[in-house]
Order: sequence, then C-alpha cells, then structure tokens
Amino acid sequence: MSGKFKAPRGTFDIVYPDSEKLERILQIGYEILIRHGYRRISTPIFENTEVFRRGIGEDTDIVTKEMYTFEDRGGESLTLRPEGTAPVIRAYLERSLYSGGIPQKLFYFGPMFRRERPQAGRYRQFHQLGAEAIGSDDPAIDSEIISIPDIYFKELGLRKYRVVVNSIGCLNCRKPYIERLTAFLESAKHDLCNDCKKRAKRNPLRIFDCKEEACSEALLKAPLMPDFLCEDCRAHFDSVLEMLKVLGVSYEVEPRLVRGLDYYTRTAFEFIFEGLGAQNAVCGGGRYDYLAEALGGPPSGGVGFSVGIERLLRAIELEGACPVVLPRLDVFVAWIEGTSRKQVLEILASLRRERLCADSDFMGRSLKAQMKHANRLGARFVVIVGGEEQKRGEVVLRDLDSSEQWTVGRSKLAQKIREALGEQWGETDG
RNA sequence: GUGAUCGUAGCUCAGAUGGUCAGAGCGCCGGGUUGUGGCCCCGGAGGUCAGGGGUUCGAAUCCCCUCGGUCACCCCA
Repeated sequence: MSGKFKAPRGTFDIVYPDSEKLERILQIGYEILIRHGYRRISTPIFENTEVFRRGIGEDTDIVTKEMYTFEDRGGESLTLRPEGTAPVIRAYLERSLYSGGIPQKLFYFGPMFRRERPQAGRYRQFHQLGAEAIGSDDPAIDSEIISIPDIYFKELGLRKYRVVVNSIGCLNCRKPYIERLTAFLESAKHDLCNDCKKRAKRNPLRIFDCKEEACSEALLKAPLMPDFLCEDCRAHFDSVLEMLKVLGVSYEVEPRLVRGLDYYTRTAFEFIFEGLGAQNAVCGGGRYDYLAEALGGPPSGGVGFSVGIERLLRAIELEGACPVVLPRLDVFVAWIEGTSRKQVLEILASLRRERLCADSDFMGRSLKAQMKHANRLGARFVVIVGGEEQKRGEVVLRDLDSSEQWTVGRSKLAQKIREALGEQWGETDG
C-alpha cells in the first residue's frame, strides 16, 4: 500500500499469472465458439441508457438500482453496459446483420458493470464471454447454445457442476400462470416470510428462490410454470430437452428456475457449480423472443448464454483444472561493465527477430546480479556479452539448466540456441 | 440497499491485561575479491500499525465514524 490510490470498490487488476490464465481460457473458449460457427462482435462499453431500460426491463433490479448511468457533455444519458445481450441485438438491428443470413451467430467478450455490493464472485466490473444466435426459433439452436458452455467446461477439465433448465413460456402462457400463482400466494400468504410477501406482489416468479424452509414448504403445492405452458411452448421445450440428450448434455429440469431479465421467454438455463458459495451460477442464459421488438426492430427471436469469467476462474482454481503454463524466457542477454550498450541492444534485437523470447539487463547490474535475475525470470540460456570474446566477435552462451557453456560467434548465436531448444522439445525450428 | 466479520512492511503473520510493540519468515536490493545463477552466509531498504476523530500522562492495542476486504441476504455472471 505505497501509493495513494486504490482500484475502486468491486474492481480489481488482473495481473500475471492470472492475466495469462485468463488469456488461455479465452483462447479455448473462442476456439469452441468458432468451431460452432459463431463470429466475434465487439460493441461499445456504453450505450444510450434506453437500450438497457427497454431491453432489460424498467422494473428489473439491474435497471432500477445497479446501472452506472451518467450524462455526457452533450446532455445525452449513457450507461456502462450491465450485460451483453441488449447491445448485441441493438447492433444486429442497427447494422441489419440479418442481411448476412440468419441465424446470425455471434460471440463477445468484455467487461460489464453493475453497482452491486461486492462479494466473492460478484464484482462491479466483471467479464463475460457470451454468445447469441439470433433469428431462429428452432429448438435445436436452444440446445446448441446450452451445449456450448457444457463442452467448454468439460474441455477445461471442470466436473462439479449441474445444468438446470426450464421453460418460462411466452406472453400467452406466462400471464395466466402468473395470475394463478398470485392467487395461490394470496391464499398461502400467512405461511410466507416477509420478503416473500413483498415478492408475491412485485415479482411472483422470484418467490421460488426463497431459502426459508417455511416458504419452501408452503410452496410445495404452488402451481409450476411447466404445467401451464401453451401448446407451442410445451412442444418447443420438449424438443429442446430431446436435443440436449442427443448432444449429450446431462441436464435437470428445474421448474422453479426463473430469470431476472424481462426479455427472456421459453428456454432458461443455468450452470450451477459446487463450492462457489452464494454466487454459484457460472453461466446463465436463455431465449429472448421479444427483445428485438423492445428495441424497436422487427420480431426476431434469439437465444444466448453468458459465462462469468471471474466465477469460471474461481471454479477452475477450486477444481485444480486447466493448469497454467508459465511462459519461459528463452534467453537473457547479460553484459559486462564497459561493454558497448549499442552492441548489447543489437544482439538482443537480433535474437528477438529470430522469434526467440529474449530480455536483458536495464539496471546496470553486476554480472552476478544479472545471472540471478536471469535465473528468476526462468531463462533457459544466458548470453554474456563483453570482454575478450567480444573483441573476437564472439559471446559466451550458458545453458542455465545444465550449466554448460560455450563460446560462439555472434552470427551463429541464434542458430545455436534454436538447436539446443529443439533438442529439448524434440523438434526442429520452423 | 441490509446484516456479520476482518484490516500491522510487497506477501504470510507475531505483537497477554493500553507504557522499548513497531517485529519475524519469505520476497526485494546489495555484498561474500578480480567476468557468471539456483544452496548457504552477511548487510540494507520498505510500515504516519487502512484513514479520521475521541478517551488517556501515554494506544497498533479502548470508543466512534469513514473507507476497504470477506461471508450471507438481495440479485445475478
């Protein structure tokens, strides 16, 4: 704590080796997404506030109390994006991406912002890797969207999670259901906790999240959404489940699973992990058939998922999965006092041109100190520049693993290092 | 937004009842002879004890406030 400033509450720096682990995990994710036909989109980090107000829903927690909204100097209301789907749909409509053929399959990665009270697995700036398939209402695309994170997590070596799915219907069937549920809650209100009494009025679907034992008991006889699905929604849901079997996704139907964002319809799902505490949903998503219309476009349904990267990283750490491969320096260029810095820099640059990972001393340290530094950096070789050898156009090359060292001509240096590295890894350079 | 809990050097932590209590290990920097690492030895730098206020002759140690971390609620990724 030497400096004056700290990162704002709920934010943090991502420093090596975490930053390197993050990079690796993203690469694996991108590769899977691309293999499924998804292409990358990057939207602005902020949008007109209306994109979220209308996209996510006026009454949602996100919109009513969690957004970073500000007025810019032109008087326009802007908001730091709290999630990725609404911006992607905005871009889809604005740029007529459907003209590239539907469904449009897009993926994104980037920071999201929500002003919540920080907690393990919950931050004010966090990162999501997500995908959207827009323009198709084929149940098969729902199952594809659910299967991708499943494949991803398995490839990362993760095991300790469950996939829970549900259908929350469409406007036609959800409305009668909510009426029925509300009526039930009214009749059972004397058995509910105070929070649930409030929920019963504001957001009845949420009532199933309550952890109070008394409430859970009271809700045993509550009507469940899947029993109220209209014919189309029922058929869609059944079909999604069948396709999931075909794709080898082990799922559990969770009739009480709901979503906090208004635009969701039909398919809703979450990936719940063990041992993450309260914030145990590493991935969530679902279908959103009304979102495009809410943003002023023509009706066009879509499905998507989003992975919380910080939570994913935590799950990986907990399961000891996906070990980090520490980057290793190939060669460190050390130099003896009195050596021309220009020549040292030339040698360093030439090694880098040869695609070797190379570094040098920039502190004017003693040779001994440079050796220590090279060792700490994990360098495989040290090149020592200076003295008699240099006058003959040669340098000393030392292998820190075997402690062997040779005198080599400068022109042969890179080649010699390559050969030694090649032996190590059993391959020639290319 | 609510509640609980914690906050001493870069890191992990010692510091009984307030009066050499500002420390250790690791890390970092330097040295152990003239141009060479990993082990070992020696030396050094780094903290207004989260910040502010109060009680007291005197507080890292007691009280209050603020900030931050953690956990839970809430909500979600």
